[in-house]
Amino acid sequence: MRIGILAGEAGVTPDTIRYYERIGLLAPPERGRNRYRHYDHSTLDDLHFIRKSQTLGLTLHDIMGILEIARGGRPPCQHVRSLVADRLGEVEQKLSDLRAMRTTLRGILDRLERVPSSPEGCRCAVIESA
Amino acid sequence: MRIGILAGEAGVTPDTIRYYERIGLLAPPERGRNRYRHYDHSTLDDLHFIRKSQTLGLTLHDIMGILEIARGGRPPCQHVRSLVADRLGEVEQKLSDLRAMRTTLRGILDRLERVPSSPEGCRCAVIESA
DNA sequence: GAGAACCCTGGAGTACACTCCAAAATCAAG
DNA sequence: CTTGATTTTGGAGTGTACTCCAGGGTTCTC
Repeated sequence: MRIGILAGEAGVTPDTIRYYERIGLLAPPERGRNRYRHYDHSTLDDLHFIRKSQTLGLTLHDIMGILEIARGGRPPCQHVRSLVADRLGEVEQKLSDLRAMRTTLRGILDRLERVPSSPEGCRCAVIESA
Repeated sequence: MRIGILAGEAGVTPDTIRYYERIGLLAPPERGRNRYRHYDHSTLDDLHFIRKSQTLGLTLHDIMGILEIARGGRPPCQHVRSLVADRLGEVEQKLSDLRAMRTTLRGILDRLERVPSSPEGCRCAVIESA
């Protein structure tokens, strides 16, 4: 499979695949005598795995760690568990930050309705009192 | 007030203030004959305003827009209202994304407890089925 | 007057995950 | 055989908000 086909199947661009290779996320594939990259199905699996991991909020760095362990033959489950647990902690933290922010933003909108205009020469009384 | 003092009062570094000037967020201040920047209290107000706006999730670009309007003499309230409303929309979206992500991450952790190890040569059965 | 602490400038570096580019080679279709 | 699509490489650019640096000048304190 050439790079364009693989990219199409995986829903990414060839540039992305070459980028992943550059940073060591994908192993360098075999080349034909025209120096074109030639992939088999396992790289498609890798790409699907990468996409799924990304939707979970894992970074390419995290994913690289998982793939390295998996390629070393050992199941990376313990490692995955700790990454996922960390990530869950971050998500909880972000949720609570965002809830607080939502409360503040709602309060500002509310006051902007009631106090329709700040005095002249002021940045924004409502934000300043937030 | 010299830049270091202002920075101290505002809780930022001199580098940050010079950076804000460079991108046009702060107006270039007067200079002494030693070419040192010399600030008055209004810049401190600007910096406080910037900090507050940032905690609401506004970008420096957003803030620049608000400050430009305010410096033009008009109260930027209508503009602020629309920025804040947009921002609230983003926050709501992010909250729902994060809640979905939390559910998935919890599911993964749960399955990692029950299925302690993936088969050999596999990236991670639990993520792959997510 | 010596040394520390401050200030100046322009420019580069950081993190993240791509994205785009030019110039050259190769391949596929008609 | 020509046209157009695809691939190759290395390198630069994107956006956000800084942060740090060198190599100089200035000010403050003892």
